[in-house]
Amino acid sequence: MNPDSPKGRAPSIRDVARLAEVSHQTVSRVLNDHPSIRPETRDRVIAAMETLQYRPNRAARALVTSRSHTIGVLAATSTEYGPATSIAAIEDAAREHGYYVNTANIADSSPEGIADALEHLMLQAIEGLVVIAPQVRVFEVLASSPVGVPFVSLQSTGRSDHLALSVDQVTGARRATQHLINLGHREIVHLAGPQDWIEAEARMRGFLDAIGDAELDLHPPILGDWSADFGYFAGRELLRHRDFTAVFAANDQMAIGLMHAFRDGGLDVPGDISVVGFDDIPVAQHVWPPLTTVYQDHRESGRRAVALLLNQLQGERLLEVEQIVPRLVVRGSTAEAPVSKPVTRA
Amino acid sequence: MNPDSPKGRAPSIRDVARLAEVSHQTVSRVLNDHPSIRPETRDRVIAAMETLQYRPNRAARALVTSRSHTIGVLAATSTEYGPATSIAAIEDAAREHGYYVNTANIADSSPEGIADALEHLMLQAIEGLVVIAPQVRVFEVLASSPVGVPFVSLQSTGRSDHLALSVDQVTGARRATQHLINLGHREIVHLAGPQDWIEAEARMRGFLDAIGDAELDLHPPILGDWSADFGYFAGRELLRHRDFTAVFAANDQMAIGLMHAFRDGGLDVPGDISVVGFDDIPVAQHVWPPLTTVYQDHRESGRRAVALLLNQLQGERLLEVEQIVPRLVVRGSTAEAPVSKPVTRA
DNA sequence: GACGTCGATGTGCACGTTCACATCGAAGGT
DNA sequence: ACCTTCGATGTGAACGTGCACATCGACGTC
Repeated sequence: MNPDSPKGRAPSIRDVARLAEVSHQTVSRVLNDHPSIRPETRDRVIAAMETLQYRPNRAARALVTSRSHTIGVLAATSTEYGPATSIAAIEDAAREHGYYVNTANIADSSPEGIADALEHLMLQAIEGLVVIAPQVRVFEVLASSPVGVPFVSLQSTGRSDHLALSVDQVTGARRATQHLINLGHREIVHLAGPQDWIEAEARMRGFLDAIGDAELDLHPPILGDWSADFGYFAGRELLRHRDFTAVFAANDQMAIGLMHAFRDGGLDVPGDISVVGFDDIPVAQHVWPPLTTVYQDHRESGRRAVALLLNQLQGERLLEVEQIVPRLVVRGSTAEAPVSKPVTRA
Repeated sequence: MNPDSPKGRAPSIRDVARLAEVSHQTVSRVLNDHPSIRPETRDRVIAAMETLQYRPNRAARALVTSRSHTIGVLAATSTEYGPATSIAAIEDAAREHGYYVNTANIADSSPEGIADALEHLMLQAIEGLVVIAPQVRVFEVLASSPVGVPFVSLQSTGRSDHLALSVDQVTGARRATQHLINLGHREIVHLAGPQDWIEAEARMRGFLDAIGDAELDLHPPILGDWSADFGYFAGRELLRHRDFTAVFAANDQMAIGLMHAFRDGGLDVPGDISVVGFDDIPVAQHVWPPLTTVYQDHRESGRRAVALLLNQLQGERLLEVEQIVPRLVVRGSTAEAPVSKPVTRA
């Protein structure tokens, strides 16, 4: 084959050096953009690299620098629109900065499942971690067996042992609820996410705040699992005693399931019941009725998470300042409360 | 700190060896499950590894074996339900087999964008590649600069230079179209995916086959971009001359957009127009009307892709035999063709 | 009882890169 | 003219692991 690469092996830095008639160290310097290299020498080395089709060996580099240039992503429900979008954004941003991304999905939400996923990432020698499915349990595991690398969570956890993006979910949820209140609704139910989830908790808090501010009666929230199927199920249950005129669902999927159940029960959305979702998934505006929801920029969150993490890796203790506040998008699934007050429970 | 690890460095195989009073090679053998190790020795080594909290150094291992234990995933639109689900399944399956996954998203579908993503994966020294967004262009790039590793595409491409899963999209699409024909529809439009996509092409072929078999007039297919927004746009365009009674959309998102447009245009689905989608995304059964579609198991596809790839990596030239045939799921968006024949075009 | 076989373990080197240090000539200050 | 500084490059070692080969004792065979 190629006479320059003696064996069947891929060309190394030394092969390049031989061809360019320099030392292997000079080649290394060219690779790492060392300042004191004569342009002429650099050109010669680069030419040699090209004729040999040289590719740096990442493993060798990682071995000696003990830096893997890899960041880990710990995800749950990576299939849903929000997380999937953030993950894609994280990968793009990481690649742009010369980093690699390794994703581990949490199989079940048991501590073992979380630990397994984490272990997988640690074996990969990640330099930093993005937690994209922030469940309280994940942070418990993280606290009990510290990973030894900086990590960022996509949602603020209120803990100070790591960085967190400040997407202000509380305000987003509060605005959604406020919107319903402004339309004259007095009996509002919250279909929340799983209790363990930090996002779910934040959205619930926003809901509770708004209800409290308006001094309305509190309906006990329903804890769901983010899925449209659960939304449908919850909707059917809710219909058994119709003591509400509006529902704020913690995500769009559940909201869509809800509307399905209400329709099946012969009710009109928004005529009889108003529904608000959260996330603004792409189909939200195309379902019937078009879903009023809270827009959240998942791509931006992913990008910021990477920026924050890389900053930290470079030693700059940058704390996230600027908050992202999600935006209410009013569509057809909300309307003024019907004049006939619903029968109150008991 | 720990007296066994002389410097601040992580414990190595030699530190373990010293503590267990064996040679470093014996430790290596324990790590690699070598047969001839006395159980007693093995236990001693394992104990030493635990007290030292030893983690094998992946970079060193990769360097010496020149195997990265990493497979690459080349994806486009990784945000959509189908690809996202497959990617998650691929990661899970790979992890189960002790492999790592590195995903690169194709930024734009230009040859450079594809080459960039590929380059990123090659730098990572992947051992195999799963192409999850099979566009013709991707295979052209792959052919023009061969990657040197085996690769699997999630959809059959009809080319023989690599492995492909045989999800029989053609049959799936044919069944969807047949379903419309059986309901008495004679004027059926196909809202296809982007021309470049292999899946889109397969689904279109299935559609054309069914139309041909039934000897119906062919409406020129519309080429979309998979998005619900495009579906809506296409729907509005289609309404300008209502010369059809049914539409088969190449995915659910576009189908949902279509239904939105038809509703806006004052038409009833399925009373006036029937709509069929493809994929069976989770919200498909919850939109109004519940969407008739073709179910496809994206998780299974992902799993199989990994199995196929790993088989190949282990030298077994296994060809995919068993075909997965997607299943038609009939719901509320399709009904018998209205009796009044639509006005035919010119 | 000498010899081959095999199980269990040890020794040294190689993988491709970067780091610390060395070298050497030219430029610049006195 | 001498010493210092600095730019440009080279030399050797180290990173942590696996492989090829060596060693050594036990066992079975003729």
